[in-house]
Amino acid sequence: MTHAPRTRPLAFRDIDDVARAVRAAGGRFSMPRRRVLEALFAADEPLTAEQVGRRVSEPLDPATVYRALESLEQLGAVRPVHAGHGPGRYALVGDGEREYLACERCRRVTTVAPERLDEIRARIEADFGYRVAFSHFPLVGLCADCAAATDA
Amino acid sequence: MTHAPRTRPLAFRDIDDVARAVRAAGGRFSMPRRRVLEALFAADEPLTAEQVGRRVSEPLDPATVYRALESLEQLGAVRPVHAGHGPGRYALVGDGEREYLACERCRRVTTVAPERLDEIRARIEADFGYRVAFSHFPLVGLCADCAAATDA
DNA sequence: TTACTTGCAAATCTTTTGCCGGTGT
DNA sequence: ACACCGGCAAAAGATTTGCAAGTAA
Repeated sequence: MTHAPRTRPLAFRDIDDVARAVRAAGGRFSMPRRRVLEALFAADEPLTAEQVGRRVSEPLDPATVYRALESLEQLGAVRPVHAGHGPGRYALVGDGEREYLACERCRRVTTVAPERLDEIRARIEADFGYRVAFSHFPLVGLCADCAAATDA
Repeated sequence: MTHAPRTRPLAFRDIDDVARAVRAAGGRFSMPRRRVLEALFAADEPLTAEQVGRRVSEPLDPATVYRALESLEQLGAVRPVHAGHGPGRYALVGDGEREYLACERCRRVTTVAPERLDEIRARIEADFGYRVAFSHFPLVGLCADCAAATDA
């Protein structure tokens, strides 16, 4: 079982780049959607709907944020990043410099470059035939400190 | 960074077995907690708080279920199983520590024995110091078939 | 034009909290 | 006895929905 070249979603260069993609996918590029995407572009971490709502230039109704995020996900511009407890989080597709290791005890999240997980991904693909996308779910466990505390 | 021997929680034989563990951990073994544990014992899948509440013999207030689950988690008898969207789910510790590989395209889920992921876990701990519990989250990606279809 | 979107309000679902009386150890 | 726990009620938090008006394509 070889490991085929992984397809990592390509990153969007800028808002207009996303706009093109959204329209190409048959979606509309409205002002609220633009603002949501701007907030995600500016963020250095996945945002909750509530955070998006607070970061946009002009205020948006929560329902609008939720619907925009869902549509943009359907259109391939945004992806959910599940982080265990708490509200759902979203990030731009291809904003792939980031994969996450989350500690379920202290809640700290470590961000790592995707390449650092390539070997592990290759290993899983070799063993199980699965091509895992760690960017959709974090790897959840105990960080070194909490693991040590547990052992003690 | 060495990887310490992993402690996998042992499965509980029966309710009294859990009762012992809970008391040993300094917790109290009340009737509501017993009922919650009975529901989890009887279930063949992780349950939401709401499901627990509907399955217990005598009705329990939702707040009680939530508090019981949280305490029991703290006491090491119960563990959260995150499945993406939807309400949180819980399972007995050691109850079929199944681990999952989920395909996001065809939705098939492959269940694997925890040992089959031990090497990968060790690798992650060596690289990042994280002790990952795959049983809390599935590994999400593309199964072999869907990956092949994508490559084509 | 026409179907898809938004904003608003209200509903729903999930989980948490305050308080006080009850209970396990 | 005493600290912890359960039930009730209410609140908080997160997300969804109905509907009429607005707008991108």
